[in-house]
Amino acid sequence: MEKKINHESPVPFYYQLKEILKENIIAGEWVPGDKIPSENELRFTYQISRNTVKKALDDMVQEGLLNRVQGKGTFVSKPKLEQSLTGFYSFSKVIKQQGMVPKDIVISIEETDANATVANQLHIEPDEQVIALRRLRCADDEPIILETSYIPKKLIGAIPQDMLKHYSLYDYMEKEAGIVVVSAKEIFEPVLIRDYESHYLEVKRGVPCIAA
Amino acid sequence: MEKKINHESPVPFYYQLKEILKENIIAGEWVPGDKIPSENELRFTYQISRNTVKKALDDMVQEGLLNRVQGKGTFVSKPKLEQSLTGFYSFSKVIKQQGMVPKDIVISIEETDANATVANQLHIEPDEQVIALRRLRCADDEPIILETSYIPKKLIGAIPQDMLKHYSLYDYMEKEAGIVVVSAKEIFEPVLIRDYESHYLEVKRGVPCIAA
DNA sequence: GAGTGGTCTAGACCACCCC
DNA sequence: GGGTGGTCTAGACCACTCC
Repeated sequence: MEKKINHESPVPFYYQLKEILKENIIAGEWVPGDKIPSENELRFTYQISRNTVKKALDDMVQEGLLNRVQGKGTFVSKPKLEQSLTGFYSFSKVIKQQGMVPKDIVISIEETDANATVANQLHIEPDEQVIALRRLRCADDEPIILETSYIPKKLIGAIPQDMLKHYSLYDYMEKEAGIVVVSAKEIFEPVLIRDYESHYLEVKRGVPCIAA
Repeated sequence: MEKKINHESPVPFYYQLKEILKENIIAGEWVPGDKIPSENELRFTYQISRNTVKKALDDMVQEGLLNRVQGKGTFVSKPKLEQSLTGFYSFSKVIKQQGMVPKDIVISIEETDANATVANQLHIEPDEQVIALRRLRCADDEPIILETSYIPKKLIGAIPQDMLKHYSLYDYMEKEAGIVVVSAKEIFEPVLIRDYESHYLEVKRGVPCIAA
């Protein structure tokens, strides 16, 4: 804890604290999973108010560097999974690469008409039949994202009953339907961590789209 | 402003306020570009402290629903550009779709050896030559992301001098080098909005990778 | 019960924008 | 100068975890 907050600098205290904490992580002083000092400790160490400490930590949580558990502490995140979530990806593959166990809870699967947005993404006609697959995707039993996938029905026919058993939608499509996915559009929305009431667990926009 | 904050509810005030504000947006009472009431107005309207109002607004900025300008106010965001940034995309194309003018500032372009991460992403051998193109990408002269692209040198030969003039890297590769990009991996990091010192504008991890 | 993070208050000063 | 958001303080009470 050599570094200090410069109280004369125009740089906000919370920003300086972030830089200090990031250095500790980059330098390897703290490794993923480590508990970092509590808000109170940081408050005394750096002589700033708890709200300012909190602002710094909240920012770093948002950036995926830290995660916090009420009553336990603040911890250095495992190497950014978030980064791999952008771009062309397979959820289950990424989770396995991280050494975790992927698990899906199928919330619903149904045939329906494509709405305008989905049709546009999939380059199909509006009102064309699609299969909507809604899954809560977990890593080590921890919910990560609530995902809705739309697949044009003409590509795979009726709803395959054994699809539910498969972890990887892409693998399934390749092996069972002979479709190789070469391009995918995915839009994410995080699952609410803290759902005060089930009311807030409603399904919102989470629309990964597959164009084969 | 019919709705009120329920001070007896276990749901945090800031969360309730977010729900109220979101309803206003969804209901079309506020459209993109509109200025919403100031923090002070919201404070009086809903009888909560300014910090709590700020927390709600900060959250919504993070979610891409609002944007704030110091000295001016808080505004409803234009329809989410952020969503289009996930997945397979062309920056300049997306910006144009949004009716804005894309502009790139090339910060550096150089030949170098691929490090382990880049080599892995591109499926090439470590130490194979790549071209590293670092660009500050702007929409309507406003910096959006700082991007580093790596292209295997064997794909396009030496550094093309006229590449700098081109807005779209994908277009360039297709027209000039005969390469059609069918898959891309992209990792993003936002540019710091508020760089108190140039020190903080250092290049960090922003590693879009192209595998053709 | 002690320690932790989650929320909240009522003030304060500042930087920025616009008139 | 008045309004806005940006930062900061020094308290407070609560919910959760662990012993």
